[in-house]
Amino acid sequence: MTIRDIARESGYGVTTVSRVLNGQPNVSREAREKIMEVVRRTDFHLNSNAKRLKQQTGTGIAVVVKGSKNMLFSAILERLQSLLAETGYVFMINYVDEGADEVMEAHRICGELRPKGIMFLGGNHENFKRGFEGIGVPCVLITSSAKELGFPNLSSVTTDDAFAAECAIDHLVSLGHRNIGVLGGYVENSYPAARRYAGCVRAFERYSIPADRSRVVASKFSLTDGYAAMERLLDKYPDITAVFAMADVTAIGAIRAIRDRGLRVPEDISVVGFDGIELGSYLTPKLTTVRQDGEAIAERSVRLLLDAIGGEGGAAHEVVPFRLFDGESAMRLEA
Amino acid sequence: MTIRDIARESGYGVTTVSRVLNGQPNVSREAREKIMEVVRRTDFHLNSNAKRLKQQTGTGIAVVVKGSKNMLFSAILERLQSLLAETGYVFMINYVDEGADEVMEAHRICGELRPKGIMFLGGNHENFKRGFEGIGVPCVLITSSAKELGFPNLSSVTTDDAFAAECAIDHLVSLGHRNIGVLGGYVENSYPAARRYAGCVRAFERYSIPADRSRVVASKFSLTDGYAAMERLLDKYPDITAVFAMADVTAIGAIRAIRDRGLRVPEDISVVGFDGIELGSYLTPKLTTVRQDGEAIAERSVRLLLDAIGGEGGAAHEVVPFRLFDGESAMRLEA
DNA sequence: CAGCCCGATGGAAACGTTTCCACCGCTGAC
DNA sequence: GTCAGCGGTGGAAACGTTTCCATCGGGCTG
Repeated sequence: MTIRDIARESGYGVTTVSRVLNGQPNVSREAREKIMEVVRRTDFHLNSNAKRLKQQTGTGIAVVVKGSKNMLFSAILERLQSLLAETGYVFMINYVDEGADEVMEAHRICGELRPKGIMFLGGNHENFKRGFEGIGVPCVLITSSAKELGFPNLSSVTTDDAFAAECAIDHLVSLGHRNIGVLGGYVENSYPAARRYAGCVRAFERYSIPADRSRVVASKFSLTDGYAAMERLLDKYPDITAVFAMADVTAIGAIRAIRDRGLRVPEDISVVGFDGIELGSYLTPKLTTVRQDGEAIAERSVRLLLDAIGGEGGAAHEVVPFRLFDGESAMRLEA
Repeated sequence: MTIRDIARESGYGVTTVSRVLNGQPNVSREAREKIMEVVRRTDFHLNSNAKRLKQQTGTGIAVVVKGSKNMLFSAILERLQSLLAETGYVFMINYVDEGADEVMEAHRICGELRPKGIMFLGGNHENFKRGFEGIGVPCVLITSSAKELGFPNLSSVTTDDAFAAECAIDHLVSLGHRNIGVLGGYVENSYPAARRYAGCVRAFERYSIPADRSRVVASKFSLTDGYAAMERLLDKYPDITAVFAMADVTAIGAIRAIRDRGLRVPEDISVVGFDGIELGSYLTPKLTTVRQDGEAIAERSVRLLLDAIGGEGGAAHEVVPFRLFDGESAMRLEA
């Protein structure tokens, strides 16, 4: 079944059929109806491969995801998919391993799939810095700032990670804590981790708390790594009274570790997370956390990418709002 | 840049270039090297649209996901993606709303994207029953049994839901519980929910516990719905001492609801979940649950689909093993 | 030495669209 | 009465592959 069969069947030419199928003008009502009748009767679909070949386009958006253990990402991905589905794009997800180079992966994807655009969700900022040149399609960085990474003509969407982390520390300090551990990401690799770390340092300086680098334990954003990192922190600093974890999953892992040592949350150690996943408020105690707006992140990413694909406007960097969710996992330090 | 340019540049014909690029035999070492050199130098990639047009295939596998709140699905999806990536398939995820008809959606996807195969992860069994005819590509049902739904020539992968649920009830009864509530899925719609319900009934009968249908509260598999369902259950049956939730996320929602009423888990009410998500053992108390093997589910699904695409063997239904994980959320009933 | 097979190679058709261009009749303006 | 403009239409080229078939030496076998 091809467009030519439809043409023959309906008594029109292929051009007219093509026009009808693509909703283009300059077709008589009569032709339109006759052709549509045949199309419906035969359950005909345009061959998208032929269409794309001729139009020289892919029809998809590829998303390269690194760090999928982070539950916030699941929420963002789902929202991305539904937004893109509305616009008719095919949505292709590629998870890459922690060790892999997502930029090289993106190159490969471009060559093979010819997407119209690429989104990077998460990812290693060293890899980013090594460069995007050669990726022939528009890109949007999600959770990394393209501008600060040195790509002024790439779009990106982030939370104000530094400020948000600062607020988390503020919160703990305002509750009387001074011995605060930090479960971070890998500062050298992760843009959000680096920014959040910077925010912590700024806050600590503001309160004249010695910003002891060794109280910052690097960990991937996952349950198991949060657990392991918390154990290390407790080994080194048994005197800490509070912990800021740079991801909720890390916080959840940490809470388990704290309890497995026979300590209580928040009575012995207060915990503040980051992300604001739905799960947090189902836990006991409810997780105190900095809530990012996953919906907004997804929506703006899509808009920026579509703008870039459409050639509208230059690169833009958007910062979505956050807010501190005051749960029960952080409490006032008993004198 | 086309294959013809490469041919001219390297001094060979397009056929030979095509052969080299596709790793086919009957090419001299010399030709292969010369051509590859040009390809690398020019960073040439085959145009996948042209390739697919000619070969009359899509190159992707579409996954239609319904019920994404279920964290087990995230794990399965990720595993699916990495398995398929190894085989060179493009992986396209489509989340559909709870209310949507995933079979119609699959039809649409087929027409537009021409995938080589489709996987259904989750989904409404009434929609399935209405039929798959017309989907021109191989399908695999994940978490629903094609055989039992009346599609003997479709492949599928499930856990033995009925037996697994029976084990969950067994466990509660062995701990002395008799007043057991069930937080289920929608039995009319969900294959796993129906099977798990059947398992519960079987177990109740075995112990001569009146299988009171009203002690089964239907809920979607999500945190919020688990919470709401538990509230209803507690309203109707304040005397229950144990709950079996047909999904871990439901169980987590339920635990929150129980605690919000001032009751304790497991001292006042024991909870058994279903799925065995990683998170479960990070909770306090550790979630007692029936653990499905997400990895195995993904692996077998891929194998079955690839077999079907390759035309090897008929339809098969695979049942993956499960096991009861004895956590801390269910305890012996105090006399 | 004839006949064959085989490895290496290339020319050209085909895949199913989109789109450029040309055509045709008709209306309205000059 | 000519001519531009326009709505409606169709023919055919082009998109970049794959693959069928043909060609051409050369090394066997008998």
